[in-house]
Amino acid sequence: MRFSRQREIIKEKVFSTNSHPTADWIYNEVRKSLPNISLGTVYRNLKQLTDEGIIRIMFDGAVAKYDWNRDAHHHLKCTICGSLTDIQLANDDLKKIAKEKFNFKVTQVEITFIGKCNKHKSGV
Amino acid sequence: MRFSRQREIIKEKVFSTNSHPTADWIYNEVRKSLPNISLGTVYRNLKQLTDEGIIRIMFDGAVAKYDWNRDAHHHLKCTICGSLTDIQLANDDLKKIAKEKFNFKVTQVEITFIGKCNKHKSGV
DNA sequence: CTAGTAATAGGAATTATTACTGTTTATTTT
DNA sequence: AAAATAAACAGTAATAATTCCTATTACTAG
Repeated sequence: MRFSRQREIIKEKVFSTNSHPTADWIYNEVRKSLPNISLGTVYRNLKQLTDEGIIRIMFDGAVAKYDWNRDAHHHLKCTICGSLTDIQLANDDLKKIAKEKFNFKVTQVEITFIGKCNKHKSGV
Repeated sequence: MRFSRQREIIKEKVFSTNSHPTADWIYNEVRKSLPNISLGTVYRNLKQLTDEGIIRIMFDGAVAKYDWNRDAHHHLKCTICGSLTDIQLANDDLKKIAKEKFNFKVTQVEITFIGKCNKHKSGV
C-alpha cells in the first residue's frame, strides 16, 4: 500500500475519536485540512484500512461506522441519544457454546446491548 | 390498524420462512399474488408490523431483514453462505453484567456469531 | 349516501455507497 | 535527477436500499 497524505489524515481522524464515526463525519473532518478530498476517496481508503486490519467496520442499523479499536469488544447502544460505547466482555464462553450446541465455528462475536445509557436517568 | 389485504399477505410471507427475508424478497413474493403492489407499500407495512411488535427487524450488514420469531434469540451468521440461523441463548447474565459494570439499562441484546456453519467442513 | 379517515399504487426523492474516467502523484528504474 | 509506471486522486455518474409524496381508492361513522 503506497503512502498517501489523504489516507494518513483519514486514519488520524478515525483514531482521534471514540465515537465510531461514519464515512460522512470523517469526510467533513478531513475536508478541514484537505478541502478538495472527495467522498469516494474517503470510502476507498476506509475500505483499504479495513482490509488491512488497521481499523474495523461495524454497522449501526443501515450505516457503516468505523472503529480504531481492534481488540475484541462489544457495544452499548443507547436508544435515546444513539451513542455507541465500547465494552470489553470475555466471549470465550459464547464461542464454546456455539461450537458445542450448534457445531458452528465462530470467528467473531458481535454483541450489541440496546437500551438506555446512564445519561437518561428519569422518565425521559 | 385497519385490515388490509396487502399487509395480510406481507405478514404471511414473513411467517412462511426462517430465512430472515429482505424487503425486496418479500416484495417479489407478494407480487406473485398481488402483481400491483408497490415496494413502498411493502416497506410501510413491514414498518407497521415491526412497530406493532408482530415481527422484528434486524440488520445484516447494511440491509434490513425481517424475522417473525419474537422470542429472545440470536443468530449464527455464516461467512461462506451468508445464512442466518436462529439460536436461543439465555442472556440474563449479559443484561446483569451490563447493568452492574456499565450502569446501562438493557432492553434488548443483539448477538451475532460470525463464522462457518456446519455445511462447510473442510478447507473451503 | 357522504364526509372523513386510513390505505393504496406509483413514482420521485434521499441517503449511503460504489464505480468510472481522466488527471495527478508516489515510487521505481534508469 | 528525469522518465516510466502503477497507484491514488477528484469529480462525477451510477446503484441500492429506503423513505417520502401525491393523487386515488376503500372503509366507516354519522
